[in-house]
Amino acid sequence: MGVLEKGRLKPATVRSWVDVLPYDTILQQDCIEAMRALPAKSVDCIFADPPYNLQLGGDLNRPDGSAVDAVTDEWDKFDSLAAYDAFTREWLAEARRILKDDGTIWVIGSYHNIFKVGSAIQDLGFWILNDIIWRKANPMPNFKGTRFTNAHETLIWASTGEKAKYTFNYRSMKTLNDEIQMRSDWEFPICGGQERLKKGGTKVHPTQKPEALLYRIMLASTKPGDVVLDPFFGTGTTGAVAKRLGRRWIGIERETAYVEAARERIEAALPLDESALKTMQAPKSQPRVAFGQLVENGFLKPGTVLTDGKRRWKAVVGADGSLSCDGQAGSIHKLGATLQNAPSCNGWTFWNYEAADGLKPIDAIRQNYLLATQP
Amino acid sequence: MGVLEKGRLKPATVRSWVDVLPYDTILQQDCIEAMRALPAKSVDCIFADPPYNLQLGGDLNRPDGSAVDAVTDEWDKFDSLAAYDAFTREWLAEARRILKDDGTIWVIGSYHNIFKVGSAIQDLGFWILNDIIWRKANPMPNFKGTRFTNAHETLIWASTGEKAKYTFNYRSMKTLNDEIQMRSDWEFPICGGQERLKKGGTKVHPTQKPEALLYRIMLASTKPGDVVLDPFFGTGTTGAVAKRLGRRWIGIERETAYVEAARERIEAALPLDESALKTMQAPKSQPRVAFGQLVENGFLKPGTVLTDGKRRWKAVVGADGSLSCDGQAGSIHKLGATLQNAPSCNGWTFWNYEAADGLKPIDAIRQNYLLATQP
DNA sequence: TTATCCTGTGAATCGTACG
DNA sequence: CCGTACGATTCACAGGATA
Repeated sequence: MGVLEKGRLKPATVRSWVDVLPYDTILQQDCIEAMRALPAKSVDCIFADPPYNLQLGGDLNRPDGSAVDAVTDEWDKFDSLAAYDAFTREWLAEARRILKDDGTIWVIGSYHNIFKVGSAIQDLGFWILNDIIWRKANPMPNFKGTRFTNAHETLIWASTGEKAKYTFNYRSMKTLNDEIQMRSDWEFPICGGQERLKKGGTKVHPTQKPEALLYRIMLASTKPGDVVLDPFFGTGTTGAVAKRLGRRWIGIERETAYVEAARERIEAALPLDESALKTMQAPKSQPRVAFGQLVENGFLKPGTVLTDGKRRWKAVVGADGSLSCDGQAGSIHKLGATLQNAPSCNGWTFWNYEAADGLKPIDAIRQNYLLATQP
Repeated sequence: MGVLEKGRLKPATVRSWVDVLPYDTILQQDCIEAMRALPAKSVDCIFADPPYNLQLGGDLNRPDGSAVDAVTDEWDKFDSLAAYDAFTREWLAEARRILKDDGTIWVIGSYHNIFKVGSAIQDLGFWILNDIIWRKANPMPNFKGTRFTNAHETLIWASTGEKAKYTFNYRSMKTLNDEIQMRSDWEFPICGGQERLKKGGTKVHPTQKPEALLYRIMLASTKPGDVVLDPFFGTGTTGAVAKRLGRRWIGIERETAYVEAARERIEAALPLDESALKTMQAPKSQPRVAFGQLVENGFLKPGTVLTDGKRRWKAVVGADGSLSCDGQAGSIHKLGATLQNAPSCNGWTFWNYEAADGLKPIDAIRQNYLLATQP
């Protein structure tokens, strides 16, 4: 379906590739095959969410014993790192051929695959414009306490070459960000709630991306009427957002279940009005300062002695921002609660340091830190 | 200076590599040469901030050893990218040789080089544990308005292999972050103010890293006394923080101006005292206490009734430290798992006893036992 | 009706020691 | 090498149930 017929591509009858591209359509085919059938220099933007090649071990259970529903789908399985690398270079080479000279490509990934992707992008002659960090507001925790919480994903944004022109709607981005330049780190919640496509109570796709992410991408790097290609279409977030923003789209997806869900979804999508624009803005995250940050940044030295307002207890600041007192140790809040035998305690106001003019709550130091670091 | 002499490495007189390493010293040499002279499996941690400027002349050689000329045309760009790749793989291979089996490596970079670095790290058999985002609180704006403000840098943290052990001070990180798991995105201000090394009003090093960054890295992934190697030492942030935190360090740096600045700086750094260096210990590093010991030593009487937090089950303590409930019996862990129909269960936190002020987990009794019996 | 509690869940390379 | 036992381990948000 939708594949180009050679006969239609005669230069004499076709004014531009745009006239023969299969717009606003899902090509249910293998990704690379479908891309090979598309003409060179024909799309304005590519957004790609390729398989991440996760290497998961056994089952993972949460501390409460329940099981984690992991990504175990066949499409994420590759024989080796080298096989994944080869696959990556193959589809990226097609992507480069299909992109117009002034087009740009976005690829999203995690540490499992993004370095292979980025390396291939550079080798193929793309020119990286930015790497963008999607900070997840609500990531899955690290249940076993073995690593840092994997709380972000990385996007690479690249043009077709060092000297290539490209679209960047600087003003739109600045407006979207309350008149401050849009930075390379974006915060969005993961896709859930009403937005998450479900069938029979279970998620249709294990890795559905939030529309807010695609919204910002298209608003930043495409113009109305541009053609956006998504070679790993999944449940069609790209198509839904493109329709809402007045862009044209082409999706490539092999799995029937995903294709059907995407069709329904895009059919139901309505062009966006101005009021909805605001809702796509990321919520302003309030600066949260951990006690440990003050220690790390030299606002409070490890070894400093803190005391409560009535000087009943003396505690020593540890290198990791812990407090120790009489053989007990913990965070400023935990230790305060333990010593008072209370269920909870606000360590910021409970603990004090000796200032020139008497005891002062450590919250004063936090305020200093905020003043020094916030613009 | 400081280079190992072969004569000192005789197994008969040297008990371990640790005895012959040039500690707390700067090796003023070429990075790769100096690394080649270091013994295999000899350092606990490597922090590397490699150059990413492709025109650092001497640093960049083609695989055949010839120098790369000035970068002007397309061909040379690919050529220099390949040369950078070769350089990266060369020093990373040495790093892997020098690292102990249970050591880890950190590499920091930007989108210019981090994908090449990460790809090489994976190809060399390292196992990526996390990629970490340093969100700059005060990044340089994009003056021309042509891209997103480049407001972060990326760190890769990797062990020596998929099954390799490694140090991760989970409790310290959680304490440092106000009792919430430390995430993969870290916010720090860029290095400035008093901390920024200057000479005659101008900065000594263009990319001096903030000490807070190294502080968190070492606190997370090393133990006191560990050896931290920095093959691109620059002005010695790694050395200064290592000294403060009671870690040993080795720096490699070729430029005399940097070496001199680093020496002065580290000389002036003050080590933290013993009490402040104590960080939150993982429970698993405490001596193991069997539940039966508490019974044997009278901390808990046989016949005591225990219950889960929601009082769904009541179990009786046996004289042998077993628990019985509804005709089922077993260890505190096994019975908890069986009753909940869960794959596993931590009996210490699952089971509670009636204290004067409500239910308390039996882990509290274990803590009392530890306090009473540990020196 | 509103406030609170309880439960479910998301791209995850998720343990270790001992016999 | 493998099996078994110990026992360590979760954050934010949504949605439904309860008070």
